[in-house]
Amino acid sequence: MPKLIAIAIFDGFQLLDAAGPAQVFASANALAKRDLYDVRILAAKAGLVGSAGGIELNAAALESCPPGTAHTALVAGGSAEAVTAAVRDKKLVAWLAAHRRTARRIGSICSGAFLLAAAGALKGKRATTHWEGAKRLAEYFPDTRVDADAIYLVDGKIWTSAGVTTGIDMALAMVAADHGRDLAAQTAKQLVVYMHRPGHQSQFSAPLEIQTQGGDRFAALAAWAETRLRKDLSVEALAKAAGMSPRNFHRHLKADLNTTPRKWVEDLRLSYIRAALEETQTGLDVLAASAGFSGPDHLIKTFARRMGLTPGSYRRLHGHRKSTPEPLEPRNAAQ
DNA sequence: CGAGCGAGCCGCCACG
DNA sequence: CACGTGGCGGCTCGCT
Repeated sequence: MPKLIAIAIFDGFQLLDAAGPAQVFASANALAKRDLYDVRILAAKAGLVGSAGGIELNAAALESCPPGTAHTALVAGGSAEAVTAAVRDKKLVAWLAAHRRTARRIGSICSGAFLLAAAGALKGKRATTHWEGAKRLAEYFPDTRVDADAIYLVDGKIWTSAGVTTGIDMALAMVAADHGRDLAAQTAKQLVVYMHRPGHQSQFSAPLEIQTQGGDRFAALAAWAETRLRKDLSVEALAKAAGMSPRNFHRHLKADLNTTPRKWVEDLRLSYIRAALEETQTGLDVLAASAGFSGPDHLIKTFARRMGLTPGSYRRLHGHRKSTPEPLEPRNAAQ
């Protein structure tokens, strides 16, 4: 029986607040190969709801998900004006208040915290929100302990997250709580893979199968290359090691793995870096040197170009740090 | 941030 | 003639 995840939106909501967590749960389903979650987008009125960026989502009515049905109820954030308007929406606030009692978890992304507060869910609780609104949240709701530094916070069944992308992190923590860290980690990896894949047409043509299927042919070479990441891995060197001409090496790599020598090596280097960022606290200068980057700046630039975030941010989001006994343990953005 | 430059990429063709 | 291979050269990309 899949857990029902209800995500409430309203006019002018932040698209990624809803789409990010929704994608996390969908990816978890795909990876687990069964329906762990049933994700629904809801609004006061059924139909198209415009986001702050203009893109519309097709929402079902809140009534289609009455109290008692949702395992987890989430509410997105939006611009100050949009949230202010949403706070006045009795139906939405009442829906949140009702689910606060019946759902196993209730949470907000970004400025959605104001809606949870309006529904009385944050009374006496610790909570976080987007840094721009943290001060106001604390003023409007003095009985809420606002922690502006947290990426996301869990207090009992109340989950709050800070910025847009931290909704993803929070959703991953929910997956971890429900189905273990492994699935959450796989899901995170999966999403990062999507993120770092550039917008070329190749991503539409089942690249994953091609990668795994043709992988054997270059697996030995990859293993060899991984032992000498800091050394010369030019096309010429690789071709020589593979016993092919540079031109032909390029051709076969392209045919089998749908990549180019340069990119392939970059992938090897970056996956080493990623693992090191997840597992260790090693400094970037050391990592850069051991993975064949000319220096930390080179590493940072390359990493950011391919992954869409800096090594530091990546470490903060995916690092397995010492004190994470519970997946619910909040992690601080600072430090 | 921008210019200069070298490595990489890949269409094309020649060869076996 | 089909097919795999290797090399040339112009263009692009990303590092410095």
